Amino acid sequence: MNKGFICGTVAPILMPMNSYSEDDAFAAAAVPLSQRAMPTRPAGPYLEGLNPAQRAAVLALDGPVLMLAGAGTGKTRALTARIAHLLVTGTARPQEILAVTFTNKAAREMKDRVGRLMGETVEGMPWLGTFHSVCVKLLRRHAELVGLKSNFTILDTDDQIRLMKQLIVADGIDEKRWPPRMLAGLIDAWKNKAFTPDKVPLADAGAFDHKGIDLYAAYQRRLLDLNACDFGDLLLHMVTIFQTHADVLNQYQRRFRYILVDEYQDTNVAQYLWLRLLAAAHRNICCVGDDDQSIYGWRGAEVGNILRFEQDFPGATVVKLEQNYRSTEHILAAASGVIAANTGRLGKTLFTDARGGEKVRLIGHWDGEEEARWIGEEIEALQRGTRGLDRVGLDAQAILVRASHQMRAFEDRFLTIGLPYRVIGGPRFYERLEIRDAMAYFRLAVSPDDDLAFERIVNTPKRGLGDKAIQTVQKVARANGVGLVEGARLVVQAKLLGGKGLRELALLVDGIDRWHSQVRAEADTHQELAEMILDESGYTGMWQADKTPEAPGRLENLKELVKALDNFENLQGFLEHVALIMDNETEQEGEKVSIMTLHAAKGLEFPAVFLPGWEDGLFPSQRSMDESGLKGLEEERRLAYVGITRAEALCTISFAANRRVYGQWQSALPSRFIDELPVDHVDVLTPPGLYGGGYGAAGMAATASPKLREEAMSDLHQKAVDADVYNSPGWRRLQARGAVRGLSQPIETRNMVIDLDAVSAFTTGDRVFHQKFGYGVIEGIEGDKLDIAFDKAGSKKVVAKFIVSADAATEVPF
DNA sequence: CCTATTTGTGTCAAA
DNA sequence: CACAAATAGG
Repeated sequence: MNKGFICGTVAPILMPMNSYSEDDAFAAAAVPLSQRAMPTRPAGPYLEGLNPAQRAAVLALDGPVLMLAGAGTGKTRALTARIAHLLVTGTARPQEILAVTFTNKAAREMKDRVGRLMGETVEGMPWLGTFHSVCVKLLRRHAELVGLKSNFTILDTDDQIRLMKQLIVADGIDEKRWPPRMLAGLIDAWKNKAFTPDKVPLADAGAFDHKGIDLYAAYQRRLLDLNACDFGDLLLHMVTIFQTHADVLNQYQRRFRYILVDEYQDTNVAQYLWLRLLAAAHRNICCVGDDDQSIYGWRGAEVGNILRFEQDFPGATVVKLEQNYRSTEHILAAASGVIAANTGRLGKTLFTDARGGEKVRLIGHWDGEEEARWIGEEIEALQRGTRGLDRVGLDAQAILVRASHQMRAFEDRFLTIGLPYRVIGGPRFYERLEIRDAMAYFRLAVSPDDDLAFERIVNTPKRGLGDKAIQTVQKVARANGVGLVEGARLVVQAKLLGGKGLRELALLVDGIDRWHSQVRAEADTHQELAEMILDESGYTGMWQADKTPEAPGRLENLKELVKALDNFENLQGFLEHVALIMDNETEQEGEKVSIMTLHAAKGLEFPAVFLPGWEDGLFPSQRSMDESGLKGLEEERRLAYVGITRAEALCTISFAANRRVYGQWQSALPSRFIDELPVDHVDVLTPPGLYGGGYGAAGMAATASPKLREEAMSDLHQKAVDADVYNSPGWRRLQARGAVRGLSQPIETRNMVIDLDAVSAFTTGDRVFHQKFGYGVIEGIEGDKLDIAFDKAGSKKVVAKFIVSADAATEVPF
């Protein structure tokens, strides 16, 4: 265990930020470099095994450095070695290094790896963290400079939208024409560009009939009233402070003598300005990134930042890491072939010493369900080692999709065949309904004047307090100039509400008082306190009474939340930092296939990768192209590049001719990116005649009605003719190389593992429960599969081991 | 005035 | 298809 590092021990879900002071170290920060200990130790073991490019990136300590690190080229290794080098040579002390990442995961990994390189002798690095966590820390110290108190709360997207909606309603604006979500998004975009309300350019301000700009100003005023800020503010406030308070800026320019930035291609304008201001004096800034992996344009990232680096920092050292240690030559060639179609690249060519390996496989399917079925079988085959390859475990396999709704087809299929899977990057833990509700209760216990929290839970669980009751409370609160809880207290005293509502409201106010005084008294441990709050408020009871399939999971999450409190000193500490934690939950045990979006996959790697859904309109996404034209298309192409380069040994790309979207069948053409794959590195497995004419052999049986099929087919064919697909290089390639290689063998020939014990527990007519489909009744038994008519999900065949009897399901945790 | 049902609409990626 | 808002019923 590397005790010296703050997050050295593995954090379950939530990790407290270091709260100790590093001010004592502050005086030392001002000592000029020349008076410091110069390199005293020879290069440490951290330099061993680095290739020349990596070594160059590590050794160039002073002045601006741009490390262009292609996928799988040992970027993190070089970055951590650089930190080690700064520390070991005595060039900088831990508290003098500012190292920023985008995700907590990346920050934690860097901390771990620096700790390992350094042995356990170095203190934690207080300024290694995400942009957001570093900014929170800075902003708490200087909050008063932007009109906040240092204990401000951080609103997430949900709070933001709720607040925006209130403002819209208050302004009497038509909610339909300007949905709160849209306006919140607009404000977000402005903040990403570092526009405070007074700095929004005229052209932008014209949007939404000038309502946007007015609402932005009103929104900011309201945030100050609430002593709160949103994610965008964390950075923007710091930029404002640095721009208007030279003394503060100067202080941190001297403190952060060396700056390191991970994933620089993902920075937005605000982050860019923030970094530039901090680096302006000493210019010791090292930015690591890959312009070919810039995939966050839609949330404000500017590829321009990395493309412009040499102009921004004249005389910069540029190091390219191009040797890839991850993938086979075929995979690299396929990725390079695709990305080559982009313009304005800084230009890197990945190479590898590894020779041989499987070509990238390409296969087309009739529809999305067949695609899911095929991939499921393929995963099982790889797991058994029957593909002429070594056995590939489930943990070593991943499915990467463009959009999260594509995941459902795979989940459905895998549940039916009993293939264990995990979804990575689904709704983040803290974004879940039950977690947010619980957090709102905690927020009220800590500070009863948190109006947003009160509004959230006032009628959750149902207390018979509807719109009318809440309006009354709001009116009273506003008239008396107090918060909503105080307003509610006055309403209770004056008996302004009817019987049931009044009783419940009184109970709630009492509860909040009691919890608040207990938080202050610190009589119980905060975990006991948290459990008590959830209990007394009736919140856990609400989910225990709930019979929907999600309820047990939600209770499990609440349990997890209370457990997470363990890592914090008190509730306050917990609340302060939880908003910034975006990592997903604890790793579940057992081998599982991973399913995730391409965005979530960045930075990860798997021996076998499946890339389904390569169809024009889906990938590249139509919306991206409509909104951002060529720029959008190029970002989609980078996404394709990211996807392919996740694979180490086997990469399988697939597309479906038909897909059900919003309950309607739609047909599509293979993605234009498929045309960009270099022929020599691809094996085409698509059966001939998939398009226009003879139907592909496998998987036809289970598709929709023949009528729909015909319709979809002729439509598809017409579309193909219109688009001149039959003359495109991609199409000819499919035709020419379309020999079936026996991969789609019938399902029946597969040896089935029949778990008779699991089946024998049930008989027809039993009422049962399934984790995803909920409650249902058994209609028939076939081998180890049960025919179940689900209350909500309809009739399905499901493997018996995923079924429990309905009685057993009522045993809820907590 | 609250709650359950129906109707209508949007429709990706995420810290 | 899935969610949120409008509407009818209690």
